[in-house]
Amino acid sequence: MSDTRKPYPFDAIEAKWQAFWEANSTFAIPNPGEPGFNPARPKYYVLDMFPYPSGAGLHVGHPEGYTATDIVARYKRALGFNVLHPMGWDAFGLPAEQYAIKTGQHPAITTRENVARFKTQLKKIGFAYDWSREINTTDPGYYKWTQWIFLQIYNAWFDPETRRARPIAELPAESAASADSHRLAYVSEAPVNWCPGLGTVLANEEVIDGKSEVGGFPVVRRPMRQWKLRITAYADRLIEELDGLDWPESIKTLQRNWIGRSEGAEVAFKVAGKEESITVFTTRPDTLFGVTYVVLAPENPLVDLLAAERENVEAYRGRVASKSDLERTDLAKEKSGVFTGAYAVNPVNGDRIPIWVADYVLMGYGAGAIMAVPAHDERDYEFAGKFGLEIRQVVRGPGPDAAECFSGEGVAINSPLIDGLPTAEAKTKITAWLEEHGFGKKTVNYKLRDWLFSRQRYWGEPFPVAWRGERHEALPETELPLTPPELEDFKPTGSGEPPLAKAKEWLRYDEGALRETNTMPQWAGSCWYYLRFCDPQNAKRPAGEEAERYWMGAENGKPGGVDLYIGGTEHAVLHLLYARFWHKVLFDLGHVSKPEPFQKLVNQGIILGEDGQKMSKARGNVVNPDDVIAQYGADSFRLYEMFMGPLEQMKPWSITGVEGVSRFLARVWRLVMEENQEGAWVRSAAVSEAAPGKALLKAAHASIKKVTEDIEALSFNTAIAQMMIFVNALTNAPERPAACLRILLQLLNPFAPHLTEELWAVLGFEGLCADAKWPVCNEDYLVEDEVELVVQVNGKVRERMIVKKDASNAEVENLALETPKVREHLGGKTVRKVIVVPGKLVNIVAG
RNA sequence: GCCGAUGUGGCGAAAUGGCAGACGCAACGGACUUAAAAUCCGUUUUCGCGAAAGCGGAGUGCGGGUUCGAGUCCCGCCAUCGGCACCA
Repeated sequence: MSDTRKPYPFDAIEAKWQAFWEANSTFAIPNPGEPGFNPARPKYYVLDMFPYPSGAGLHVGHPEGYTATDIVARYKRALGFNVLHPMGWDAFGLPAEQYAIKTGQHPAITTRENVARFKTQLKKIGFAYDWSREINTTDPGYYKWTQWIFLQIYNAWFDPETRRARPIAELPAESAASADSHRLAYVSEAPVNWCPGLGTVLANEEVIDGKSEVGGFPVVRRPMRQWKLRITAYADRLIEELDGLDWPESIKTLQRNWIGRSEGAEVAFKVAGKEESITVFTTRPDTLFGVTYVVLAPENPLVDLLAAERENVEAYRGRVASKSDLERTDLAKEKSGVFTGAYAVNPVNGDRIPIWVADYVLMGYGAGAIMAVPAHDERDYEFAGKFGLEIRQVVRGPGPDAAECFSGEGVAINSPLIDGLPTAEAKTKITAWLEEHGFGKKTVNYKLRDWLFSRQRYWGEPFPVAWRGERHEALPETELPLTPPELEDFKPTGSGEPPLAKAKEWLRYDEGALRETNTMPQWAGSCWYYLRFCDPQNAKRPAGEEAERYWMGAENGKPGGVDLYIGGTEHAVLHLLYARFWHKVLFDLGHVSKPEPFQKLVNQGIILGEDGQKMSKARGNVVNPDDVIAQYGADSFRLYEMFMGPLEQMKPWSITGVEGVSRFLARVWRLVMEENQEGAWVRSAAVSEAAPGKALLKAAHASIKKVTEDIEALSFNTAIAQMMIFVNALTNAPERPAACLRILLQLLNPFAPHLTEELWAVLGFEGLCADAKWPVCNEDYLVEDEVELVVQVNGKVRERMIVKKDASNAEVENLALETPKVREHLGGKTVRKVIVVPGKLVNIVAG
């Protein structure tokens, strides 16, 4: 193909227009107050999840979402919106650092090279980004504000009364002494996910099946002193405020499940013969009369205080501790545990029940202890079966005679205080009883944990914090950005001490204080980048107030600011939850104007290889956008990515599909151009200035209608199909009215911007095609005087007939009954009913 | 195990409860050409009858239901993919 003549000169055209857009800053958009800003226009903020500029370069998955947003951006622009459509780089992160360790090259250098490569690749696809707003999370001018936001979080506490973050200075006097334990950023010494392979700790979210998400190295639990962010304080708001967002329901569900809110009660079980009592969390306080034992998590400190069978218990704890997380989940099928020798007293009936230790109870959830009700909980049932513990039924299910273990809702039995009550009422009543007698209270628990925010890495934002002995203090804002030290050796130390500790000079803050040596996780930079795009050069704030209010504003009281956000499902919980959390803190503190960052979210589907498998180097089925563009051009590439199928669906790549859309674009080209004697492309003689005929006008306006509706619905594949129909109609027409070609070029422009801009110029239309006002459908051209109706007999199509558009139902019915086919099929049957759907069909029911 | 998504020709797919398969790919046939490529035109869900125009039947993962009418709505299954997974 490379040697043969190209079906149209896309290489020359594409380079030409890309250079033009760059030279003229065609897609730059000024901020409110800046020259050229038009306040009369509404705003539209359309955003891609910005990429991590990896060494592998762009793959065909990236441009799928990017093309979708680009089409919307260009379309909204043509409709007269001020469109914010930026791009940047999420450039801190592990791969650059791993690569640096391997090659000895500084991550800043590889990052710069990778960014340059990505940018070149993106520019070759012809995206209408405002490149003057480009940002990079590793740029000190950027991470200065990442650090600044951290300080806002550090200097805030969560007021449970108002459910809002407030400045730490407003902490009530009685709490002021323990201010550090109220901050939204705090230090905790707790078991964390330590990954020796990566030499860093990881967030729960970054650990998959006991292995690191990046690299797949084993992860072990180990206590370390770490920074955490109090995201759990926002758990309820993070759930509730999902309601106002235009997100896929499945993503909302994912987030709700991740937060895992569950209502229940805390119940105190006194330890027999001791002062201590064991607090458990249960969602089924109505089953309290069925409790036959209590279980503590192996890590629960109470175990030390009450274990009578010390030897057995210690041996068991040792076995559990030596298991990695992976083993502990793997071996989950078989329950294990040991009796402590101690007994607890059931507050509702005074029964003495044994206290066990078992690793099916997790220290990190609830109180690290449970009340076991084997008759009504699968796990307790299994455990009781294995160790011969008592099983006592206290709920009768709705069915006939329930199995031995029934965990559903029913009616309380064998429970003096609540006998005969349905589960919901039984819960309420027993909880009230517990509160009254001081044995417990209503509580809410969450699966969500506070966000482990520190990493033992070099290539991340340093914390703007210093340690004066055991006390941490925030650096003053004037010292931001705090840049990392230049290091020759950024390898992990292996001990868990961060690489920054090797920079002895940098480390020393002043005579009495050392700098924090941890760095922030990669999520930090992406938690607020959408704000920076609003005002990327601002030196005084993350984003200027006016710019933030304008771009992040929303109509009709909607909560979110970005009007359309497109990216992959892999960020369904992590990035999207973290960003929402930061945004809410900033909102509470008055730094942003809306409570949610992203009003509408859409996930693009994964593109599979030609073989229907996931693309991977190992399978050798990776498609490189550069190759496709070199062979077919950027317009074909863009168009194919959108023509493959619905945006949100997973779909396989097909090179013959690219050829198909490429042929379509060449047909568009030849509508306007033809080859002369010398083989040069010149304007076609078939292009006419005459008024278009009825059929073409109809095709044109039907296309305006369909393409407009489809872009609004992000249904790009069907929009393209409609344009193909339009082009087929023009191809078959004896002459091609310029008025119709003009409409075609405008509709196609967001999809294939280079080709359409070139043909626009050839046809001599004013200005840029991209600047032309989006066409409006005139419905008058769509109406026909006559319509074809389908005539069915008993639901089967038997005849078609042409009737006047405004024929009455009665007329249509009579006409249908008289057609020969219908008579034939009716035979001697009686017509029982006739349904007429105007303009569509007639169904005659006979029998 | 739980939650969610998907299932339509040889393939990617399309169808406010109203003609299933638009549009594209592939395949086949034709035109143009010395020839090929490119381009243009046509056929293409499937089965039966027919030389043909045509006529008739079946058909949207499987089984039921609602409806004049179901790919679409309801109930019950199956398969594939994604997420969570001892969360008390």
